[in-house]
Amino acid sequence: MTADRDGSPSTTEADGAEDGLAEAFRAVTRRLRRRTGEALAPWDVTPGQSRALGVLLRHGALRLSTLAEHLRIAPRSATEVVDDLEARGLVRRRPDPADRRATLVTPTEEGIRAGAAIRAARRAAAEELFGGLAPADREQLARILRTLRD
Amino acid sequence: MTADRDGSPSTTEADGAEDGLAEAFRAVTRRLRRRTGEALAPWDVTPGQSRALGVLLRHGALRLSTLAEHLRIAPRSATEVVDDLEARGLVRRRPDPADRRATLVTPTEEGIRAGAAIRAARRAAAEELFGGLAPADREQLARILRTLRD
DNA sequence: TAAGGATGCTGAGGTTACCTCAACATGAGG
DNA sequence: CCTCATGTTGAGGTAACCTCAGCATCCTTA
Repeated sequence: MTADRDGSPSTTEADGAEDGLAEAFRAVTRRLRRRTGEALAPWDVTPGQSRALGVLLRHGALRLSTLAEHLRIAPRSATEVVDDLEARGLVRRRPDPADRRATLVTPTEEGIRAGAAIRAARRAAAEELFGGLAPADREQLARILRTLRD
Repeated sequence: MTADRDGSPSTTEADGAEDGLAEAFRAVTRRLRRRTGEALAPWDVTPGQSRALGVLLRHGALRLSTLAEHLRIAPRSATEVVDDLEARGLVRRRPDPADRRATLVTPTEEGIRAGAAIRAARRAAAEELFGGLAPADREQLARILRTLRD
């Protein structure tokens, strides 16, 4: 682990709150990301790894290339993510019985446990942020976000 | 320029819309980022560079170290950003008359023009996304975001 | 049924945007 | 004047991506 631009109560007040919706949006996103990051820290998986694990939990066994598609990264990069996950014992590689060129990636028992825990932590982090909202506001927000997402 | 994970209508449907507020939030953020990125493309500045330029437009002349604080990056990294900006002729370095160790960074004429244009483009991109909202919804959203930001 | 081309994975090596550490020039307090 | 703190930058590192090529394997088609 290198790098650590701490983000403590810094000298200057965070900068860049003046634009309007977009800025506010970004600010909240930062908050959400930070909280999520903290929640995930105990597992010491990179965001990329946790995304991959999430996809695998949802889909079961996937080819490397398919996993790459889900993650929207190059197949070569998926190889790397899977290498790491495998080194941590969270997934296993095995030959695809249907095509001997291909490799299937499946979460191990531990991978499943970790994945579930991570999912929960992520959810908790979100709840921590959105929990303060009045129920009516939550609904409003959900509705508006849905609109924006199209 | 290398890399380009295109993001075209991909084989699998984008993945990861199931969680609730947090997911929706992230989805909208992605949209916002994408639109903003496209809007900024004509200027061919990295997000980092454009952020730096923004700070400089707001604050005028800054020391490298102060700029780094605003950007929340290490001073050494600010040196790099400024190197690039200077190479593009958008900022200039000059010795701080008050402290001969320090360097002041100021936007050039062209930097000011570019910065303003970028700001406008960014605003337009946001408007493109939020423009579809009913005025009442915009207000609701703005209010709720403010709450979330604290 | 042998080509010839497409597909799946990974080694090798690159890029970007950060980082740390140490050197060097200056400032400031005793 | 000396010591210590501060501002910038050279040198070199890391993480997470990428492309390109090579090799094994499939699939089609003559």
